[in-house]
Amino acid sequence: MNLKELSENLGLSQTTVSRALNGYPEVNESTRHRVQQAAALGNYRPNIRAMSLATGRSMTIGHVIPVASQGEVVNPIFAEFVAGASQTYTQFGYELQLSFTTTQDEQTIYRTLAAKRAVDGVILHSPLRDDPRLKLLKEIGLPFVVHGRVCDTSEAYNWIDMNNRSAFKQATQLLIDLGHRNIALINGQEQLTFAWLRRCGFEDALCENGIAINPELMTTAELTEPYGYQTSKALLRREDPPTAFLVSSYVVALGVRRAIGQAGLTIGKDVSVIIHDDELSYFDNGAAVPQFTATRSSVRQAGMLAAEMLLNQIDDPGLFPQNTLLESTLTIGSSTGPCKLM
Amino acid sequence: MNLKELSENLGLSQTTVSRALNGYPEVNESTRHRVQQAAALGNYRPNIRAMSLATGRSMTIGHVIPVASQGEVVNPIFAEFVAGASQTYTQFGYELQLSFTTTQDEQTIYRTLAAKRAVDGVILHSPLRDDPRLKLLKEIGLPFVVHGRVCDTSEAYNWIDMNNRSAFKQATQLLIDLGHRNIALINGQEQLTFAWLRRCGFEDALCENGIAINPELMTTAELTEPYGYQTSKALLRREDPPTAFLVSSYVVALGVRRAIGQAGLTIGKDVSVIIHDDELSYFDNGAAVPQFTATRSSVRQAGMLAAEMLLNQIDDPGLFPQNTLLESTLTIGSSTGPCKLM
DNA sequence: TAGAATTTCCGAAGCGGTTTGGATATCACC
DNA sequence: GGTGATATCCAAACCGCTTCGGAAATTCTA
Repeated sequence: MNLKELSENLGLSQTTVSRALNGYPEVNESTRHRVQQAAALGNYRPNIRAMSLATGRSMTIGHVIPVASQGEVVNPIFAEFVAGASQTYTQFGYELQLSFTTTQDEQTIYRTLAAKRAVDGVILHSPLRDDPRLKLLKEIGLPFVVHGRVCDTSEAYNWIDMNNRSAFKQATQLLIDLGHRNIALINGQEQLTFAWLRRCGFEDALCENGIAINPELMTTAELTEPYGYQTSKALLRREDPPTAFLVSSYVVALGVRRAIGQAGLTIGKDVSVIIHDDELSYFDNGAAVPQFTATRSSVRQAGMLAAEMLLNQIDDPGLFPQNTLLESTLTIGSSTGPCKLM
Repeated sequence: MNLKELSENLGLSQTTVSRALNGYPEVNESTRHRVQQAAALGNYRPNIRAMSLATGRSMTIGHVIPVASQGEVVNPIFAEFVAGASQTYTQFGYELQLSFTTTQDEQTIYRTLAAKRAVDGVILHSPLRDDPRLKLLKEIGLPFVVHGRVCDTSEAYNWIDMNNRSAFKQATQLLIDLGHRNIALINGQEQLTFAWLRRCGFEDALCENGIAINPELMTTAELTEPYGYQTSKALLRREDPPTAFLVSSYVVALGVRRAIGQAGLTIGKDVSVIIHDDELSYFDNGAAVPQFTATRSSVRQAGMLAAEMLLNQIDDPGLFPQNTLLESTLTIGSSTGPCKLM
């Protein structure tokens, strides 16, 4: 059932039917009603390709997920973020197009997306401290919102981010207050802004408390369970092992927990652990007493807000770039306690 | 840069330029070359909306991810499956459209997708034992491939699945061979086919070995960490606690491991655990000696194969429905050992 | 070398919507 | 009853591409 058939059935012109369905005023209310009924009856939906060709808007948003190489780790927070964004899109009649790309293809994929008019805007994931995509997207004039931030730029752009720096500073301060001095930071890859800012927050707290920064207690890698396991296992074998771990994600912390258990130590008593919790739905750290003390921030909500921001920008291209900085909450769980060495 | 401009620049008709770029034979090789050069220079990409309007094919595949309700658990295997499928799509010039939907909306979302010509086909996720979507999709004539299977039907349809039944039978048999008799099954929701088949396999092995089926040792729920924790904690408090756990996913097993640790028991010695491992990239159970003994099957690869199957079906609608049954491999890790009670 | 066959290109008609610029009918008002 | 305003509808152009049905130019055949 297309517009032509529908209008012929009704004995009306395509113009009138289109206008009736799209809520234009220049159509009699009774005919509008008649049209709506017929459309519902015939299960008529405008062909979205034809519609977007005519209007020039594709009504879809692109999410480009970077992977180091094909077959590489897919960051679990993407799914959650995308689920949040999708909620907003459906609410406003937008579709979500997903593509995975290796970092070397990224230059072309955005150009292609723009040139073939596939999307009205994109969400930028996993920004680097000095991310070339920023300039690229500005150049090709495709609206975008960054999930996270880029450090080395003075230009204005849309972003939404969690306050990684203050979150990790706060978490570190808690550990220091508990008497810990030998604190390990199990971080993500520090060319990624979020990991870099977390490290800054970590060092901020150490400095303010006059504690020397020990690079040997700071590690960076992709956020996997085995990474957490191996790295904390190695750290616990040191002659002066850390008494506390600050861990960048729940998944990594699972590895840390495994290593601590295997070393015959108890979390929250012998060793303290604080994690950052993105509130992934299948992990739920939020029992009455959470297993992990954590800085928490819902990545799903970030997805919703990022999507809203992008749709606003698309509706009003003259809008000055917007920023949102989400504060995390520090919730005390059973994985932290006073330092035993004190 | 659109086709009209490009053809005017070249002094050729739109027809010829289009044909040159799309590899049609009725164009001189030298002009084809000239056209290709100009297209590359001007970064010309055909407007995908116009193209699909003209050809009638949208060149995009829909993935509809069911969630119990908005804000509910997003199954982590979706991301991995979709990453695999995406690889195939990009290879063949297709795009991937993602939508999340609550189960009550599903009837309408597929109809809408078909009516508005948004996608050329869909992948069906998380099939139920008696899934109404099967009939619906056949009725509206949208090509589809099921990731998993539907039980209660005699109709032919495209599916790709892991052999859940034999995997869990094999795993159970291993536990029985190790002397275990009190085996718990920590399963997914059994209206989902995969969970149902796993239970069947579990019971198959018990029956063949003359072991009574004890419903109190079988649990079903959404596959989250807290579920694994709470349910295994409760089971371990029984007067005759299970000596082995068969667990439906890595994430759930993490909860089981936590409960076992808290009970002062050691995995692989006091209690055995076998999991099903979907080979999610960020969990990597595949060290020299894996932490968990596991039935393994790459869900990413399943995604790639499902996508191929669907594209074949779209290219040749007369094709008889195809099926692929992937066998899992049982790899021994350090989480299993002989039953202590023997 | 005429006529047929083959190359190589083009004009124009879709694809299914939206939207511009009227046309007609209805109504109010003097 | 004539005039202007308003309500309601329509024909046709357009979005950017593909593709059908020739037409012109070239090469091949007898």
